[in-house]
Amino acid sequence: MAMKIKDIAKVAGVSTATVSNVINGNHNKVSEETIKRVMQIVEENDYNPSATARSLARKESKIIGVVMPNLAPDEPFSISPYYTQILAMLEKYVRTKGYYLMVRSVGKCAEIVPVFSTWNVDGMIILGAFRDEVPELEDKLKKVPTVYIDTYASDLNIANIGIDDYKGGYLAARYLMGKGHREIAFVGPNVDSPGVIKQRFKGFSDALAEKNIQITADNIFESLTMFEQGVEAGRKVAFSKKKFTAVVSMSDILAFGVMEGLKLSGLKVPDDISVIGFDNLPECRYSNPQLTTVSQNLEKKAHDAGDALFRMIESKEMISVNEIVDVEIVERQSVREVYN
Amino acid sequence: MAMKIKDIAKVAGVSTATVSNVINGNHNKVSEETIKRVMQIVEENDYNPSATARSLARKESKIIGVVMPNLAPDEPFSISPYYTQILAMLEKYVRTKGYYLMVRSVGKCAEIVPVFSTWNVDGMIILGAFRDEVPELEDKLKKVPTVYIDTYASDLNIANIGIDDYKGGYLAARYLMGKGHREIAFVGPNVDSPGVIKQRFKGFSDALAEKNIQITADNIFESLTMFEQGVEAGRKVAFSKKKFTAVVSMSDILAFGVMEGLKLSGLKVPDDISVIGFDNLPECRYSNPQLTTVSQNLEKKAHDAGDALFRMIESKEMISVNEIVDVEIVERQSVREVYN
DNA sequence: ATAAATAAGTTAACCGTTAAACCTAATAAG
DNA sequence: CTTATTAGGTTTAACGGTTAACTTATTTAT
Repeated sequence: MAMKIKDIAKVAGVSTATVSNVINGNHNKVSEETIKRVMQIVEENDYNPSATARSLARKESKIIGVVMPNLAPDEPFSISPYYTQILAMLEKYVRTKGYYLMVRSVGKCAEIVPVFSTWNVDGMIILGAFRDEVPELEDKLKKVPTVYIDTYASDLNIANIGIDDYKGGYLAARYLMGKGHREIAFVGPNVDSPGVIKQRFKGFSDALAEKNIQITADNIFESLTMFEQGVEAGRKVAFSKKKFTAVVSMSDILAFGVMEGLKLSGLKVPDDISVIGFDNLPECRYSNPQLTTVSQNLEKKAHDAGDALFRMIESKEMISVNEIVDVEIVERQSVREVYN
Repeated sequence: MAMKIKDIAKVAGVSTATVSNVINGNHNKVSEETIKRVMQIVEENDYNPSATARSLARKESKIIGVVMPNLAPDEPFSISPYYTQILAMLEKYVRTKGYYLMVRSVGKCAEIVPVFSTWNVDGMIILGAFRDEVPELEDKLKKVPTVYIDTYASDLNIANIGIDDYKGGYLAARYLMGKGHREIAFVGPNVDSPGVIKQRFKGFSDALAEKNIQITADNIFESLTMFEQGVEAGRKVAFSKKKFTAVVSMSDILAFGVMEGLKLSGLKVPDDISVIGFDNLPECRYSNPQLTTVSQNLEKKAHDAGDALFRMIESKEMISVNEIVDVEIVERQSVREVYN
């Protein structure tokens, strides 16, 4: 059985309070002598204070709760690399601060947030929540520093790190038009429900409208954002009545699927049709053709989210930020110029 | 401030013990009447018992600690998709059991294991530990159910879920030889240090030896397992004195890099040179050519690890398993037949 | 020489639950 | 009719720390 603070105190011939003071660095309360002695006993016995007990007494935990969306609840690979990538970066960030990550992926956040609270988490990061669930969440998590990533809710006075989704859609369209494309398909989740996709679509269609290109329902291929669904969407694009010269896809993984679907339908990318993705995952460099995409700068998002969160934790007050990380086109090989 | 058990007890006019009994389902100790009343008050006040206090009292936590190797400590994307993939699957597994995951990636496991212990984790999963660190670990984690994934230590009486690495290397070589290849490069971490790579290399070279093909130092390209290092290795393979017709790579991500490096050196895959990977990540389907690889069946590994872990947790006894998940070649497009 | 301040502790309450031991009235058994 | 048993609780001591308040001996200031 592992040693407890009482045991250390007994061996050292001091009270538990003294031991507590030395291991917590309240060294003004205790003599050099005693510090040395206690420390040595701690080392010798490989004593680690119970994080649970400490957390109970201090009402803090050095743990950060992360809730991730579970994109397709029953699939084995249902968590997008986009989110696992961010998770890895967040883990790195909190690690440098001496914190731990508690992770849960789930359909609805509202169930999990209260559980994190019961663990006295010092902060929470919520990935990809919908705007509409935010009010309920805010109600439940009262007083726990929280930062959202990718929640489109600028009106809500929360701390959110997102991108300029409108600009992302806009840039993609401009880029493609700059390469001479005019018949462009849009592949992604429903463009009407409020959220990031709606914004992106708005930017996309506004850019086209500026050049007098009208978007109709035929241009839109509604699809979830994983590979298989992309394959399906790619096929539909290939066999559509409209002859598209380019497609913009709402995630890179989806774009990989689209490229595969196009290929299976006999079209070569980018020779016959161009594809642009969204996210700029490391995977973009593995694909062939390498995927041209709208970059989200994941690293900056994760880092800024960490910064915002710890600013709140350290200052002990809720701050509301609405940070917009810049987006840009990363040119690779999946888009070619077209001449009319 | 959130309600505590005392508050609920006061409102219900019962003792905290009774409240505790109803929320924990010890219903034989309390009347139907009281159960109803307490439950209602619990609901009305949205009461959630403190996980921290409960954990302290019960000496258990419903949390599973996961330690992941940090492949290249200072790189932003330093955690391989191989591990994040497994992490996502493990999260799913434990979620169905009502457990939470606490995650830490770190260079050396020995520091993190004791910390998990102080959280009263009910179990731990350790990914990719080296055999040599196991004894120290076992010493530190005394009594916490633990399962290792990918630790080659069949002699050590621990619970490990791995694959038949020897067979993996053997199969890769056989497969390539079956396609007519005789000059095969091996790209991966050091083949001498004890561990999975050594085993794979043994299988690889044994298979070749069976056909009287000798492996020399020229065939081996030592490399870490991420993309960038693969690019470098691919270049070296391309410009080596020996003319290789195929390369086996110790991870898929590495193989993507190798393909890129070969391409940058003017070689086409698979026309000029074939490449076979190891892992069978979802990404293999995104690459072009799609990567032929040795499949690890990640899903089964994660699932079996979960099974083993919860078998230990539920039976409250340490069991030692040394499970070998089967490997197989998954044929895609990165290897072609060659005629001598 | 005396009061005030400081150094180096100790004591004990508290953090929020659990669970073993104890209690009491009502029912069942003999 | 007396004794066991049971149903339905309550009391209280853990669980393993932290920390505010208190103590005591020694310096420092006046």
